[in-house]
Amino acid sequence: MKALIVDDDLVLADVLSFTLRRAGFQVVTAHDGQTALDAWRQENPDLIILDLNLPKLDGLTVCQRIRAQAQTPIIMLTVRGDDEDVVRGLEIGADDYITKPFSPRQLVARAQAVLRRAGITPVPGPLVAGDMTLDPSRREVYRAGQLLTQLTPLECRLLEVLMLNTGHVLTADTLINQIWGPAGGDRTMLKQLVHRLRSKLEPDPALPVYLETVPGVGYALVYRTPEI
Amino acid sequence: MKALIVDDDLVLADVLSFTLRRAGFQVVTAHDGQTALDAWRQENPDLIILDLNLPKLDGLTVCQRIRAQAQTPIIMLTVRGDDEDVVRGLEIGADDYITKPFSPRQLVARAQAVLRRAGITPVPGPLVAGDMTLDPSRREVYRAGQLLTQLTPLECRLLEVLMLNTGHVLTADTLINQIWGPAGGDRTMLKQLVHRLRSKLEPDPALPVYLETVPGVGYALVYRTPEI
DNA sequence: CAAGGTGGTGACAATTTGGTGACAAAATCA
DNA sequence: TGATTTTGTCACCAAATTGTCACCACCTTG
Repeated sequence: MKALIVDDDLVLADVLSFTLRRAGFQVVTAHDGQTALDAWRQENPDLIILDLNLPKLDGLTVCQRIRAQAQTPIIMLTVRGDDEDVVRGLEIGADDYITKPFSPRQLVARAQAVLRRAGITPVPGPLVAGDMTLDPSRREVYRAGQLLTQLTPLECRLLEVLMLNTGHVLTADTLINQIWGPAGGDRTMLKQLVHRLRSKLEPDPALPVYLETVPGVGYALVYRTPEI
Repeated sequence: MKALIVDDDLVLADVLSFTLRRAGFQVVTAHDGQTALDAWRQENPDLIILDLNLPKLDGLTVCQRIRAQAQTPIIMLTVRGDDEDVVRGLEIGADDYITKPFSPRQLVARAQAVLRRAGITPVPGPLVAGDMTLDPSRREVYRAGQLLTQLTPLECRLLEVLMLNTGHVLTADTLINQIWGPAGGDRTMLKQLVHRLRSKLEPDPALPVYLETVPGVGYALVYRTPEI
């Protein structure tokens, strides 16, 4: 994930850079509007942090030029009382703004929110459904905090889709599509996959408690939340 | 697609509700944190619009409790200057936030974006006719909120068609076409299907109350208002 | 009245569906 | 490469679903 930081205040730019780097970003900096545009073209960042108050080329102009070419998410940095510019910036197409001073945490959180909004997903975190947790990156299932099993890639994919739709019935076709894509996959394969997943998840695979069959329709992950 | 709106401002909640309904959502509302959690558990919504400023139980706490159990997408509603809370919300796992005031269009756009990103698959909503409810995704019929029976695929199809035309008589040919398609299906099969559906729906199948026969024409679902 | 049509009912057969185990093909890994 | 894991395919069983038929009651009509 690459971020472009544009700020003429060298110290602030450094602080921002440090913050984002620590949050796992790759960082490029520019200190005026013209350089910013060049850097943007050259580096094609996933995110731009843009101070509005810039030499050479005004921040709003930079924003506008970029928007004319791409949807790269832009977060504006403003000072208090800049309301006028903020509104114009948002109209031009900036995604969000932060008013100085702000905490590093805030910058990171906003950056991630904006990225998510733009559909640029960083990492899929663990999924939770009732007492079950799935860590898709490790393909591990936990129940009551204890590691239950390891899943194969396909099993993981199936459970992922089901967990994202906990309590909803997904038709066989939907599942097949989500797992194998529009081209491949048939009922038999799904049947087998469900069978295999059940044998790993269910205490008694003959009497499924988690992965419910809805005859004639498909499957659902049973929706069941313990009282809090 | 079901949305849960949590806001203590009754007027705003109403506006939001209207907006989302118009966008095709089914809407449930709650006005404080505790009720919100109860509603969430009961309704299993696909999306939550959560005002951070709530009585009884703080919005951030609600967000956190939900995240401990599921990843139901959450959009926070905040006021300008709430930056600190927004950041904490995003860190806790909220999916997005909107700063008041905002346009209805914006809310809908964000809601849809969040749903898309969350990988939520749309399911057909329930059909209602009088005191009867059909959940096509589960092929279940409810009367007075109670589960009445499970239907087979064809039975469900028939009831679906009838419910979409509650109170209107559908000719045998129309029904056959809607259920089996232009190719297959004859009177005898329809006769049987009606028989089977009645045996599941009617308190006394010999004296049909819901699924009425119109001799020489076809069948109709009579509109029955729930007992009050 | 008898004949023919219509709709309801029960029984039964044919088909489909979902679960299961075994095994081969393919992918992955050392 | 060979070993191991993962995935796809097949055959079988039990249960559920659906199609077919025969029969009955009722109504209309000639």
